[in-house]
Amino acid sequence: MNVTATIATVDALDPIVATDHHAKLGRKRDFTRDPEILEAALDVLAETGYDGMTIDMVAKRAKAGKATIYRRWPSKAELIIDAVACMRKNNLPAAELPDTGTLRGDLVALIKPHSIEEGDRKFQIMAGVLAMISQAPELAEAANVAIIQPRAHANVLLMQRAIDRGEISADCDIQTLALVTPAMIAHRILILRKPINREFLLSLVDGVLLPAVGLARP
Amino acid sequence: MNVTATIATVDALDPIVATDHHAKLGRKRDFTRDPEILEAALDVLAETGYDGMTIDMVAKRAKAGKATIYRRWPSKAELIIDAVACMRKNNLPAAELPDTGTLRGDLVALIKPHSIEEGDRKFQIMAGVLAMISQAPELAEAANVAIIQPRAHANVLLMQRAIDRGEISADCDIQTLALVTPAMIAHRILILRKPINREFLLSLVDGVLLPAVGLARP
DNA sequence: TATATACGATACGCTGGAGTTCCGGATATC
DNA sequence: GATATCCGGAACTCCAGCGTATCGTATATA
Repeated sequence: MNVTATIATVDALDPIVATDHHAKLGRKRDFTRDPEILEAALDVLAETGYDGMTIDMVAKRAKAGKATIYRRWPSKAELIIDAVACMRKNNLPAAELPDTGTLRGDLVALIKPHSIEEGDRKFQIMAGVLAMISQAPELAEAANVAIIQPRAHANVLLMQRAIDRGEISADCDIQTLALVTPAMIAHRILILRKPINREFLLSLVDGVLLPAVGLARP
Repeated sequence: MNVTATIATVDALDPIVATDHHAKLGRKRDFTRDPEILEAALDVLAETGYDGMTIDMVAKRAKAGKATIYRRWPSKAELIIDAVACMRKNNLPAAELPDTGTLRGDLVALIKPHSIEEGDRKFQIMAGVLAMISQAPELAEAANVAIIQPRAHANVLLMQRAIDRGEISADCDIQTLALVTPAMIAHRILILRKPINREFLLSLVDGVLLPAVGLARP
């Protein structure tokens, strides 16, 4: 493993991530390569896991030289931390949530083929990241913010709207309930190694979430 | 990583785990060392994760020589697979479940300080194991059987009893609900990196499980 | 066209850990 | 007590992968 370098805080990585840590920067610099390299790193991470992943794989996938990568990130560990931290920027704005008029309609509307396979890749990345979380705890925070939080937050918003319109009781524990879906998905992918499909997600909605808020159970 | 050796199936490891794979076994052999080595392997795995774990650490912890370990297991990977597969034998018999007369009483009775810290170690082991799951899928099965299944099975039994005595409806999705607790615990330990405490487990019982089966929510 | 810089590609040194081998000592059988 | 075998300990080999250094090339400035 070897995580010796000082690791920047997650928030500090926000605006522009890769900075030439070798300091004496010349004049020009191809900033368009950064996202491509980070995306390649996430691909390799999702496919092979952290310890199976090598910098050469990332370089080859990004059609970049290994030196180019090390010119921007001081170590393999920081490259991955950066890559995970940057994922959250690709999340769709929370304003564009479905609004069907019923909680069940909203929750089911979240189940789209696109979001299923996208979510699958995200949790594969999560699996790769878990290996080094014990040595870089802030990576857990980054992964949580990038992968779990968006889903949980969407659930909170949908349930809060259901409360506001009087569809469900106001004393539901929506903070805990919002985590059920991500946690069950993570468990199914990481441990059970079963794929996520529409049937599974529907069983969560109709077998857990809706009953728990007092809907669809007489 | 390097998982090249052929990996035995989980079930084949059941009765006596470590067999001298170097075949030509002499006459005597200290079989009492096997469990100690496996236990040491689990300890190191829980503390440092898979890639941080070295065979020397395991040998030192078990006060054994590295050669002794390699005399019994052909590789680091198989040692870990064996160690995880053997965990399930330490599970208490399912017959000794609490029986308080109510579902809530039974579920709360499962929350004991002992089972909390024991569970904590188990999920730390799970975290260490996740790193190599992608390369040894049967390890996922072993970990699932040893760590998740016992908890899920206990929940199924308690809920089935509640159905039988007419406390809750028979059309509850108890198979899915039984997985909520282990999944949420795994998520909290592996990703959130927060400790498990009584308050958290109570919020699962009172905020998710009981409402979902139609109890304690008017 | 001349200069400067970053790029991709490649070769290299170095390190840590897997797995092997060897040895002295302990233990049990006869 | 002699023999045989396993044990703990340690030194050893081997290799994959990190990180560095070098080189030819592409591109942009002047």
